[in-house]
Amino acid sequence: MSLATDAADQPTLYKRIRADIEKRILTGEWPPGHRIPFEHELVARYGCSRMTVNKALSELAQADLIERRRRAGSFVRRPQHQSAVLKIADIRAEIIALGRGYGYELIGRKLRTATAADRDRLGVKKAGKVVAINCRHSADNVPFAVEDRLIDLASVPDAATADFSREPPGSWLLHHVPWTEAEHTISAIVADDRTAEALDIAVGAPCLVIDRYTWRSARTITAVRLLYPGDSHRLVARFKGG
Amino acid sequence: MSLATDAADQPTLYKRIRADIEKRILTGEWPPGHRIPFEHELVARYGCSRMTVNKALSELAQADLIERRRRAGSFVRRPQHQSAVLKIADIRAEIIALGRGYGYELIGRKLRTATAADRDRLGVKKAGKVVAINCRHSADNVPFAVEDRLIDLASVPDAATADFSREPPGSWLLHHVPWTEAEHTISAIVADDRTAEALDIAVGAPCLVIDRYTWRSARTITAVRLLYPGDSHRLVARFKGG
DNA sequence: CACGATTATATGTCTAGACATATAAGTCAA
DNA sequence: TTGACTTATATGTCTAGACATATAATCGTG
Repeated sequence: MSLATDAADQPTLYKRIRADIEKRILTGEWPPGHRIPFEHELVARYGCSRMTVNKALSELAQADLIERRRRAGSFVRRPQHQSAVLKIADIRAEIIALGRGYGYELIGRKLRTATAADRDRLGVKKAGKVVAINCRHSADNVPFAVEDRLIDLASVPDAATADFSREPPGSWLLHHVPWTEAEHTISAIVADDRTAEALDIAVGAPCLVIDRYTWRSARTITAVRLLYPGDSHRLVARFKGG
Repeated sequence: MSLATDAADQPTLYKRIRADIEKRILTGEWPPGHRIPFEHELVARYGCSRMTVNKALSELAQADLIERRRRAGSFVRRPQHQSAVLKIADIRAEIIALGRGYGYELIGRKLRTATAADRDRLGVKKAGKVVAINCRHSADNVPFAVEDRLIDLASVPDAATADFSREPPGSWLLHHVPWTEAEHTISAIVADDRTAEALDIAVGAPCLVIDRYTWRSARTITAVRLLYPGDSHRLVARFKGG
């Protein structure tokens, strides 16, 4: 749940303190950079112990709404990063979560020494082995997305022998490479012949493109390009915040 | 900053406890649904007071890594929502953050009683007044996005008199309507004549579309459609997580 | 004035208790 | 078997302290 809650249903004091402060921040009454009252002032105002206001302030700090500086005080932070934050774990899971029938089809799989293009795409310098995978996901037997993936075997040696004819590589990786960072780039293209055929759409039809580059502690893991039919599939995102 | 930190630089005990648990979750040693040790067990294991382990567990709960249930215990949560989470605050701020010169141009503004199409788009039933705004954002004098927005005056009466010839409506709203929820839908289209001209691209060129629907406590505020040139602009998103 | 040492102070962490409260699990009766 | 009642228990919140620690501000000195 979000931090955004009505003050009415706050039985506990620290939540009320947190909500009070949050409200002032979010209405702009306390703009970014504003110093919020010291703990001892809040203790006096609310008539509680310091641990109680500390808990409220700590949560606001964890939520990045305020910044706490020793000896200086607590300050309202600038509104969250303007840029986009996107999370997409796994297409199979996404389709299943939509309540639709998941279908998967491996189109091609190649194990090769990384070409210059591969190295560039993965952002690695040394020449090593990679697996290139091409596959298609469908929902209720309608093409949902085509996937073009490169896995760096130096980071994920098991991928050389994994059976991607049954399990999609995204799901496989999710279970074999636990904690990763990723960068997504979303763009739009028009379908060329090959894409049009794979997605069963017309040549020149719009496609949504997601390029995802994944790594773990500075080690490249995989680069993947997903193509979705642009006029049918939709990436829905919901969030709370200013 | 993320919760993911090395155990080495943890001088404090609660952070070490939090990191220990987090590690087991993220490596899959404790899979989703697994019950993590009770507070009193952790108290015994780490030889500290309950408040210390409680702080560690509370932060993990706030970060949505675990779920805490009274009487039952604390459980590893399923990996975050499969679907997408996207945050885009404000195009002006986005362009400025990119270090590029921001340009804004109001193309059209109309105040009217909501048509059936308007009501449908805003998701309201009662007929009321709305403001329809059409404008263009540019970066370094190159078209960056065109915006087509509808504001519900029942929720934001001030929007009727706001001067959108200087300030983009997104920025204006951000400062006048503080705490909102939003839903984004990303898709792709090909440019029609009007869009092509506005974005200075060819007819039939791909466009990235972001439809955002914003509300606050069940009240509709605004619905906006943003069109970006699909092959030039890119929505970059970075995140941490499985 | 510039720079290093000192001090004051706000936050950071922690304790050893307390009582509240939701709820899983067990008990018992219909 | 099922439903209602009771109980045990893990978490939720809170207190009134304590000492640690980073650092803004002050003070002194060259």
